[in-house]
Amino acid sequence: MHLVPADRADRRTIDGHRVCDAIAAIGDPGHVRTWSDRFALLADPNRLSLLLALHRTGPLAVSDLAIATGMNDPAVSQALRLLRAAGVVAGEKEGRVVRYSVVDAEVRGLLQQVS
Amino acid sequence: MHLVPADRADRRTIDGHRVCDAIAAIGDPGHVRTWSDRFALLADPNRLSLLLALHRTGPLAVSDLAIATGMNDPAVSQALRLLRAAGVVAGEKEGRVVRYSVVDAEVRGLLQQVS
DNA sequence: TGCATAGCTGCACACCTGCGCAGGTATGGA
DNA sequence: TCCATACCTGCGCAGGTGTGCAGCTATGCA
Repeated sequence: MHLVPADRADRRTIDGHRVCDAIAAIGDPGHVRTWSDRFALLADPNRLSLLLALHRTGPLAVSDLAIATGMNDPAVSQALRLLRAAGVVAGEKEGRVVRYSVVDAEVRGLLQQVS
Repeated sequence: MHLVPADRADRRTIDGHRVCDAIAAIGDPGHVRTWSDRFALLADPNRLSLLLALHRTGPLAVSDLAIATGMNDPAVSQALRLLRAAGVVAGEKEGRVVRYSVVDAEVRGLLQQVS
């Protein structure tokens, strides 16, 4: 199996076959990017706090999230906008109040690992 | 249980008791930071590619990692230095060649979730 | 000894990101 | 109608981050 792209086929390898295994292990670059983007969303302490709160206590309003995390409203709003754009959380409007929840299964799996 | 810190006790809440639940759900800020730092290490496509290659095919040399990922040597070196400083990978020297592996159990758990 | 290779480091640059501030929209009550 | 509340948005700044380049160290072989 020749998995090494042509543009780097001339470079010396230490263990040629393991390079092919590694390329197969990495898989589709788009897939890798999807996951690195997912991890990036959890890589901020404030966002992670928001997600943990939502994941473990269920739907919460923006103001309550602000108080619980110590952030101020716009910061929470902006964080939630990012997470919403990524399809990680979703908000349900109820009068003036919007309650958010975690809706992405993969992210829920990751949050589960945060013991 | 009064978990709301004094400096935000005066702010209006939507669901007072759920705020306390949320604060309990977030837990220790230091712990949250530890995890967000962990996620940050996986939040770069290149680093994630390196970790996936190492996790799924075992110990690999720096040059081979460079070929497999398409990065150039210094970039791989720097990424590995970061991961090494965080205790995520470790290198075993064998002559001129250094083979790296993933040694952090939590990170291995996360990599396992990248299906 | 001389040379090629494997890997590491420092630096400078462009780039991105989180945050606070000020102000805007929409809902509900007086 | 007027106002307070809940949430959202745009902007600008400070700080961090990835990357390429050039050069360094160390190992192994002829």
